[in-house]
Amino acid sequence: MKKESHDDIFSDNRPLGESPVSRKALNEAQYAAATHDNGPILVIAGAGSGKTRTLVYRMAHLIEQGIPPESIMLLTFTRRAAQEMLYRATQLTDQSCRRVIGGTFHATANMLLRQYGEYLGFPPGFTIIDRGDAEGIINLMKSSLGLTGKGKRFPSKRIIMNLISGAVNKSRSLEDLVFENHLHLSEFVNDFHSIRDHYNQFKLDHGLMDYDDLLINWQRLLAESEEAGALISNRFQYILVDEYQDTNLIQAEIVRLLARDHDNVMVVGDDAQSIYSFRGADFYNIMRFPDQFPGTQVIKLEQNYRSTQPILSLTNSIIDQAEEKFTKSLFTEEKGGERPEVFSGATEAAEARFIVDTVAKLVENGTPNTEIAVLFRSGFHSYKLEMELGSRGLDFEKRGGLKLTESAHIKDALSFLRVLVNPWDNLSWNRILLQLDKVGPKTAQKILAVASETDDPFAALSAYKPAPGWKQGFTRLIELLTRLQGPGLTPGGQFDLILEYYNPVFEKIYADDYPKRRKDLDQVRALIGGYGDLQSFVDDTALDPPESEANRQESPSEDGRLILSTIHSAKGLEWEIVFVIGLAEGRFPHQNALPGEQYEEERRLLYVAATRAKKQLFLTYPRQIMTTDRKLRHAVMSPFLREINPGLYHQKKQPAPTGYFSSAQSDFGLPDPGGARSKKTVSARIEYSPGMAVQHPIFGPGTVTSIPGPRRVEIAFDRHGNKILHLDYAKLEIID
DNA sequence: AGAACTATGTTTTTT
DNA sequence: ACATAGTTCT
Repeated sequence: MKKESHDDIFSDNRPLGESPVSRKALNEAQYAAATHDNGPILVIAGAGSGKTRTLVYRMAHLIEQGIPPESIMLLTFTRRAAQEMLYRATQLTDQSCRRVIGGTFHATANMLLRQYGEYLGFPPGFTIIDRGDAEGIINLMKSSLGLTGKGKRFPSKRIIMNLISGAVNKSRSLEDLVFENHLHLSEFVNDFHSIRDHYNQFKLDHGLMDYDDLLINWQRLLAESEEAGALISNRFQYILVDEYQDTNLIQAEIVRLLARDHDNVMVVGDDAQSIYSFRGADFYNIMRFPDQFPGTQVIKLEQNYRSTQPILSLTNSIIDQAEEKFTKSLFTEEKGGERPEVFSGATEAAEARFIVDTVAKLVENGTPNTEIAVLFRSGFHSYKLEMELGSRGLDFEKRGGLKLTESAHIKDALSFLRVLVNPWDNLSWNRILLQLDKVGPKTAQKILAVASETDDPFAALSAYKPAPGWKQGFTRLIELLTRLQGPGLTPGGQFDLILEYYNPVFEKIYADDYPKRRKDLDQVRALIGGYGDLQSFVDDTALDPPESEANRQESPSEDGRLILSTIHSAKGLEWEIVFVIGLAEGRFPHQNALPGEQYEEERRLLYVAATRAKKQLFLTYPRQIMTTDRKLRHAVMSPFLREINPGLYHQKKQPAPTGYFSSAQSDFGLPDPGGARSKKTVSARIEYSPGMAVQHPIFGPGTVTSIPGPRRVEIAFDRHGNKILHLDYAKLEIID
């Protein structure tokens, strides 16, 4: 795949394999949306209701009406989704669809800022930083701001990042967020203000732009520059947006500004599938859309074409429990199908074995590998399963989890390319200098303080006088940089020079495991070979980092591979057979999810996972999970499953084997003389009865209403409604 | 003083 | 797999 310019976002050259989709595939409501004349259209569509198909048909319809493809902007959630949609559109019309402009919001922002950025007065030589880089900046600042030290407890980088982007995306003050979600962090508010100010200054000084900046500057371009705003909104006469529930306030504002003169916007979304609020998405954007665009035609798609009735009954039952009442309910005309199956294994290994056995059986009976997917909440939940698949020689593809560019050795190698594009990128310079023996953080800072002040950092670096201890390595580095700037080099050629320099350094730094890491470098080499210009490659790796293939099997089978995926990465996809694993309390919902908004989002996440299934759905959980301190702990069914009427599924339970794992001991794994355990034992002995007043650390005060089972109590909480709690885990206090 | 080494901790989800 | 804190080496 050649990527010569930024306009070429959709360069997907797959041959047309499948037969064209029949136009009769649309129902009346879909057809109305796809062929609606002009003006704003909001399509509220349920899972599996063909919302993407409707959007594709609208695109094809517009082109057929003589609208030039270049004047259509298609905004999607992932680059992959955009490519998929354009591919489908070419089957309906012709190749001209490929001239449609767009992709993800961020990639499109990048493209427009490179073209029109001068209207805002900034030079085109910026580089895009990802989450890892942003954390790197905070690391650098933490020591310079004196925020580290003995006994200084500081919120994790992740929380700082969330606060920085959350404050931006939600257009709400930092204080609001801190006090609502992170009560214990209020003491850090001043430190945090200082970090945020320095963070923004650092980015400005070094030509760096983070994901939020891309959106903010796009919005500024449209709102603050009369000239650029008019040019852009004139250029794009039709705006199509998929997955609108995952947009944040700035993105909604961008859509509004893009269509300021024509209102030709169609957005498609499902409020019940909103799973990205943690990064600022706000599904109320859907509800606000008709106010933003007066005269909006609202179309609901409530018929599901994907799943069988038993699956739909169960998924409807999951979302029915949500506190928020959603705008539609789904039905299907598909009859028959099997009830979903709930399986619990005694251990994680047993859960993994069940999945591998079932997959093997399904494949034997003719289901292709590619029609089976295993979904989970967090990347590491599939480790046991990956081991089991590996030991049986079964090939799989893992999506989500670690990205190729997240490992240190790849960042090292890419740093050289990044400074070529943006010589003021001190973050990358820092990485490069730290690789030198005898050069640590202090020395690197000293060098950079001199170099980054000048107009030509390369020249300043060449002129720098190295200390004898690291002179040799430094001279080698300067040599490399000089050669890299030589004329006529392709990105691939430049990368080869870098590898030649980096290899000895690499083998020294990663002496224990460099052969394993070398595969990643080869993968990057293969990717970069397809690029004609370096800026595009650097942008792409920041905007859409490729997945690492290092843990892939040696011989990929011909007939495609089984998919393992986080639920977030499975968005918008579908398979005949879907397994959702790890549905144990403490794993799903995520154990840090607070009651309220976050808990509800976890529920929608399970809804998204379960609605990916077309024919058969398996929900599994282990009755024993590994805690962070590597101890085994007893686990029970996820509360989301517990709420479902058991008549809606089959239940299979693997009996606990006698001996090692049997009896109460397995509940706690290895004996632990710590205080926490003995407290639990005490609380388990307390007799609860209806009417007792209790206090829970998170849910607050409540009253026991019933005892639904052994070691279970149902409690009506004053602020959080009815909950069933397990006495082994709930830290309940009795109030007299 | 600054680099290098060692022990220990933590790890949601992602454009 | 990495970051951090504390320790030892130069």
